[in-house]
Amino acid sequence: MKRFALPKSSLLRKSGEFNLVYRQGRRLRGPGFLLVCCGSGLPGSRLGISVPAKTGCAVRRNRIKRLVRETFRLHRDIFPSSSDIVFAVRPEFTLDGLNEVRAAVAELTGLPERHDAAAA
RNA sequence: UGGGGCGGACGCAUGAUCGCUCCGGUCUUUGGGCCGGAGAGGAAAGUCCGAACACCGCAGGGCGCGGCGGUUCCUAACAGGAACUUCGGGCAACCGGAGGACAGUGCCACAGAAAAGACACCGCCGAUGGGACGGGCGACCGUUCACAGGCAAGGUUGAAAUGGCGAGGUAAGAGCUCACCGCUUGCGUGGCGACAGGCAAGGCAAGGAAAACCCCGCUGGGUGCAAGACCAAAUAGGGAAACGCUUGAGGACUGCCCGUCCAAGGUUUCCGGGUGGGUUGCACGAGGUGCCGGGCGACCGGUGUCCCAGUCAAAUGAUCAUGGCCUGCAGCAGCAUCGCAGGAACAGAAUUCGGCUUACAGGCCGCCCCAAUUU
RNA sequence: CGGAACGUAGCGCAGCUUGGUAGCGCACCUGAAUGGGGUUCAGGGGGCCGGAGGUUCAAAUCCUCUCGUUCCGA
Repeated sequence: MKRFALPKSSLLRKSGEFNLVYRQGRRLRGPGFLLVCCGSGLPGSRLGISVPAKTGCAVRRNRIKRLVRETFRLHRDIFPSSSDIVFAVRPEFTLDGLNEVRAAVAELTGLPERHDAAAA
């Protein structure tokens, strides 16, 4: 298994899975976004991204989703382990660039970054 | 050289590392691994038109409603495109508009006399008839009044006032007459046609608006891939088909009518419905492109060649380096090089095509027009 | 993805059908009344009708494009 792979099995894809996390998860409020986490019992964490249409046009929404997904792929350790996580973007989301998103998530979860991950 | 018009193509490149989706091959402990290949646009957008395709008890007739509107052609079709006609704008290249207002109904506020088969407020005249005064024996003549009457030249309003301009004519005037222009009608010529220009006659009839209703011509059944088809799981609350015996309320086809059909109860037969999944529809097509031929052109025909995203909380990305582009600073008399900092548009496939419209940093190419300069 | 509706004063709405003066309520300002405030009475200000273009003598109204908001559909 490659270290930074992100297959579709690591993403939340069904409406029911999203609703489960929203109902049972713990909410963390960040700058312009909301992190909802819920223990899943599975070995790896899974990520779901929610971007409302009010955020902007399709290009901007796709840009945000790719940014968040890339952060999750490269810095899995700053997210809670063995959990289903929903990254809910709010319309006032202003972060741009990989480093800004990583720093905001790390501050929110309080988990330390691994050196080899950051070096990659 | 400067300014402008029309059209076309592009819209970061290369490399490395880490990732995502699909296809092919191969290995496999059936989890997946490895190798190779492919992976957003000119607008993918807005959803404004037109179609394909699918279903709707298979959509028939009449009325209504909607869309389009110079002509001819292209096209599967179109509100699209091409060529041409005509009117308007521009010195020009070029750009923009387009059926009918003597079929009918209604509208044209305010102002103005009058706003649509004209009218007469100010005004002009008062020839003819009439009144008054004067002259004359008289027939009658002169002056005056503005009563009857004649007129619409000039003025005033307005976005718009019922042919224009000039001359003749008259009491004053008037297409009343004449020339030119406009208009109408007729004839024949050229053109497939819109229409063009020619001749003759009439003698002035006619305002705007149809993106008001409307008339004429052409055209449109409805709903849309969340259309629709299939599969497995799970469950009994219902559903479907046939018969056409009874009823004729209600509903569907189209908004209404006709017409057709469904329908409720009954009998018989069959198995589905909600919710959430999977497969399919779904990517070879009115397809792209090279060459040849036809056509002024849009486009068409022949032939060779290519296969070119296929997702579903929705893939096509991230980081770094190098190079090119643009902007600013420093530097310089100025340019180039070099240095530092920053920037790189509009925008993301969602059933698929043909158009239209809108957004767009930056530069590139071709043709044409105007002005200046040089020869 | 498909289908609808609405943008008018600070706020909530008329006016659009059939084109010529933009109006109503609350709010705001001034004055009267009160010792003061509220209520009440009288008067007043505030709009380029979401934006651009077109038709027309004239557009909030008719036509086209565009921006924004809201609703419905498995």
